[in-house]
Amino acid sequence: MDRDLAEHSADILKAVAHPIRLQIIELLKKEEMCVGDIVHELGEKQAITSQQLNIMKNKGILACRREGAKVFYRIENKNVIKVLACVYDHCKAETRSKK
Amino acid sequence: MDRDLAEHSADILKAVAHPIRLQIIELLKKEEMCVGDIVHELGEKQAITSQQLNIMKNKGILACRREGAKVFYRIENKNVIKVLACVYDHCKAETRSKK
DNA sequence: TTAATATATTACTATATTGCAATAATACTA
DNA sequence: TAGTATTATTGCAATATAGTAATATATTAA
Repeated sequence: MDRDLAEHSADILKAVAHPIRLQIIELLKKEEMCVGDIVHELGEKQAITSQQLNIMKNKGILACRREGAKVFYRIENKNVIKVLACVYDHCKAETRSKK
Repeated sequence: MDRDLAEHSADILKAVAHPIRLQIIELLKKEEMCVGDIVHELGEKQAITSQQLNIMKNKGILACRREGAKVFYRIENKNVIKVLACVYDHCKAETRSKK
């Protein structure tokens, strides 16, 4: 594997490798949501949520549109959904085997 | 998604989200390898490589066995291969669309 | 036992990330 | 325009991660 691909892939992975960010992606899988609703769903503080959204927007994972005072975020990179499905499968399998 | 799954998944993702670690996994996809050969293939320093191997071993991604003076590492968690395949697909698609 | 090879660990510095509080900016509404 | 709701940004302290050099450990061979 070439170094550039490794760097770039690591970058994408880091961009989602955070509990709050994963939960945000999970929420947005169904439909776009505004920041306030995401904050409410997660029970996290507004500033933190906004920061995590921004991180993912910068990496091209999310995109957003403003509608009046609200900003709606959506998943821009549908591929991350597949990636995360693999991760969750893995984690669930691991949990089962530990019983 | 429950918080525990998010925490655990983020942990796994963080464990692979590093260029050297990705390259190690890529090497081990084909076959198990000893540390020296991995160091040689990657052109990284011995200490760094050993550290990265250890990180992934602790997270259950890799496993190893000693054979004399050498230690052979292998992928313990075959699922990460699928996860990374998704990531690479994504990165390649992205590269193409930027052309 | 000594030397050489292979791998792991430690201590340290530098850098990055996280979470927080406060505040700024934006866009509605009265 | 003033006030309010919504979202973004900034500055900071705490923590985590990365990279390095030096050293330790384990195994084999002489």
